[in-house]
Formats: sequence, structure tokens, C-alpha cells
Amino acid sequence: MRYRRSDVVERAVTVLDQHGLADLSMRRIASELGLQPSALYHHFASKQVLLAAVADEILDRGARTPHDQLAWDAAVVAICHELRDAMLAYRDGAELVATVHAFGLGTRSPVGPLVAALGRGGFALDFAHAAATTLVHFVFGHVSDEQTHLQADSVGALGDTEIRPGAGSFDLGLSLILDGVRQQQPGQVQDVLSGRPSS
Amino acid sequence: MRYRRSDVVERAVTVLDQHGLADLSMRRIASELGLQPSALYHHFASKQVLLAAVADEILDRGARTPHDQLAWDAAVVAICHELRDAMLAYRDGAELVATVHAFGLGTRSPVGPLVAALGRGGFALDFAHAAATTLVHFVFGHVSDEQTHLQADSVGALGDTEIRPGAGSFDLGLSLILDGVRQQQPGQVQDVLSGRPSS
DNA sequence: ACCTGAACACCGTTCAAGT
DNA sequence: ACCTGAACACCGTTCAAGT
Repeated sequence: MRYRRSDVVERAVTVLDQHGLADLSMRRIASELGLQPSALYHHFASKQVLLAAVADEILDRGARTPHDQLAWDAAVVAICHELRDAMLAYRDGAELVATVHAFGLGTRSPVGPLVAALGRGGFALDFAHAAATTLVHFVFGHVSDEQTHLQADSVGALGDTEIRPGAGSFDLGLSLILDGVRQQQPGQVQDVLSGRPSS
Repeated sequence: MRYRRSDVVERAVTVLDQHGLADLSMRRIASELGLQPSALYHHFASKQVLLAAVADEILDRGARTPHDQLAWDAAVVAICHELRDAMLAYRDGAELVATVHAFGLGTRSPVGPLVAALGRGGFALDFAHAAATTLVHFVFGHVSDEQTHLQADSVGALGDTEIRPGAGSFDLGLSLILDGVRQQQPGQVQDVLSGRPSS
């Protein structure tokens, strides 16, 4: 059989979702396609490049409408939720996307959209960048934890007392950071109890 | 030669610092000690367990005095800085510690001390736990980024326009989260401009 | 353009056996 | 208690050659 680059990515996504990141090897993908491992190097320069394409595909599939119409803070919440949902949709999605992001590969970084949203909030670029990466680190870390616990549960080892991370603690952490960001909003004093401007 | 478990950990830390996490293999550690790879399995049940011991060792070496005397927010800042410094002290330290933490291995989790500090701030346990993990995700993510950029720079590929993460953006992100936490302080209204209680 | 076949230089882990 | 030696079942990557 003769495949296109996108066919390989598609199959890699399936292997990832069904067998996890540890089993996502070049040899495994090749054998599932009925190819020799070396054939993959016609489509991708290295495994890292293939993984970056897989991460981009996962984020693409979770992409929704643009966030330009929303208020800056609603846009930030929407982007973070979209990112979380996209990564949760595939086994080890968060670990894969975070790894690709850490290596500076992949073209779908959520930092750009977040900086844009924060820019509409009137924040300086330096501050917007620091806030955006803080948010991204939180989302990656939290969703990785969620998926690790999902995995542990599905294997059967459920500790009763343990605090499980989920949508609740995600929103809590997210609003924590957002509250911190709002406090730096230039030229404004905040109403602490509602989180909305009071002047 | 005949080694103790701690000798193996010590050598592993050296290999990590000199050659990086990618080259920290069981075979590499064994050969540096003049042992067969199988000999390591007398001391550690698996590579994961060895890595957990290495992470613990790195955090142990960075351990300072306890933070019980400090105000809760000063303690949080101290714990996060200590964690950052400990991981920055060894090549790929952040990636290793974060990986071990994600797998639930290692005995030196910074979440405990952070929850304790936040408890002294009067926060509910659930909230304290969410805040602590948010802080830990931020620290792991930020320091991983710092070390990735350090590595890229030392290789020689320095992009000029790029925003480099460092101590400045670390403190910025940290105070961002801390500001958000302060806003949830029970039974208090905050002075937004100073970050200190006003009532 | 896309793939095969064979090779190279590695992995983590197990296990019987040695001292 | 600590280690050897050999094996098993894998890796990512390269490269000449095929269609």
C-alpha cells in the first residue's frame, strides 16, 4: 500500500488512543500500516517531527470557532477549556502535546491566542506573555494529572482517600490565575468579591 | 566492585547532569560503574524506581530549612523558589522531577509543604490542594521551559527576538497565582493594590 | 514519490548461576 | 548481599536498492 503523510498521522492518532504514548513507536505505526519502519522516514524526518504532527492533529480536531468576539477574560477561559477538551479526547493527549510544546515543535501553540486575548484586555506584551505561559503550564499540568488518574482508575487501582483532579479543580485553578491577572489590569481597581471592575 | 543503592543513585545524578535525561539509561549507568546492566536490578525494581530515587536525591540536595516560621505567603514563595533552584541545579532536573511526580512516584512532593503553608493561611483543604497543585504545575512547567532554552542556547542556536523565561517571569507568574489565592482568603477583603489585607 | 531489506547501535528486563 | 553472562523482545535511524 501507498500512503500519504496525513494517513500516517491518522493511524498514529489511533495507535496513541488505543495503546498509549509508550507504545507509539515508529515500528508499531509502520506495522499497523503494513509498512517497513524505514518507510515512515519518507514522510517524516524523525519521530519527533511525526509526534509534532500528531499533536497538531489532536489540537486541530478540538478547534472551535475563534474567540475574537468574547471579552478578553471569557476568551481566555474558552481557549483553556478548548485546549483541555482537545487533549482529554485522546489517551495521553496532554503528555504528548506538552512534550511537543516543550521541544518548541508543533504549530498550534495556544500561547499565541492567549496573548492575543490578553492584549485585548490592555495588558503589556511582556505581562501578557508571562500570563499566557502560566496559564498553559497550568492546563498542561492539570490535564496530565487528570489523564494519569484516569489511567490508574481504569487499571483498577482506585485509592479512596485520594483527591482526584477534574473539571472542578480545573476551573478553580483557572479562576485563581485569572483573578491574579485581573488584579494587574492597568488603570483599574477591582471589586474583589465579584472579580469585576468597580470603577 | 560492590556498590550500595546510594552509590548507584549518586552515579545516576552525575550521568544525568553531564549527558542529559535522554542518555540516562540503565545500561549507561551500569557501564559507568563497571557493572552488568542486570546488576542494577538488585538495587531497583525498575528504571522508574531508580529515576524516582534520583529525583528525590536532587530535591534533597536542594532542601533548606523548614518554612514554619514564615507567613503563609512567604512560605509559599520560599518553597517554590527552593523547588526551582533544586531542579535548575542539574541538567534536565525539571523534566525528571516532573515526570517522576506525574507517575506518583518519589517521596519528596512539594504539594505537602505547600498545602501546609496554605493551611496556615486559613484556606479550606480542598482549596489549598487546588492552589498547591496549580503552583506546582506552574513551577514544573516554567523551569522545564527555562532548561529547554538553556539547552538550546548552549547548543548555539540563539534566536534574538524570542522571549526567554527566567527569574523575572518566574516571579511574575508566581505572584500572579499568589494574588489569585489571596483574593480567596476566607473572611477578608483585600487591598488590591498592595496585596495585603485591608480589614 | 513511495517503499523494501538489511543493517547499526542501541534499549529495559529476566533469570539461572556464581561468590 | 551483590554480581555475571546470556538471552528476549524490543527501539530509532540510515542507506542502497527497487517500482
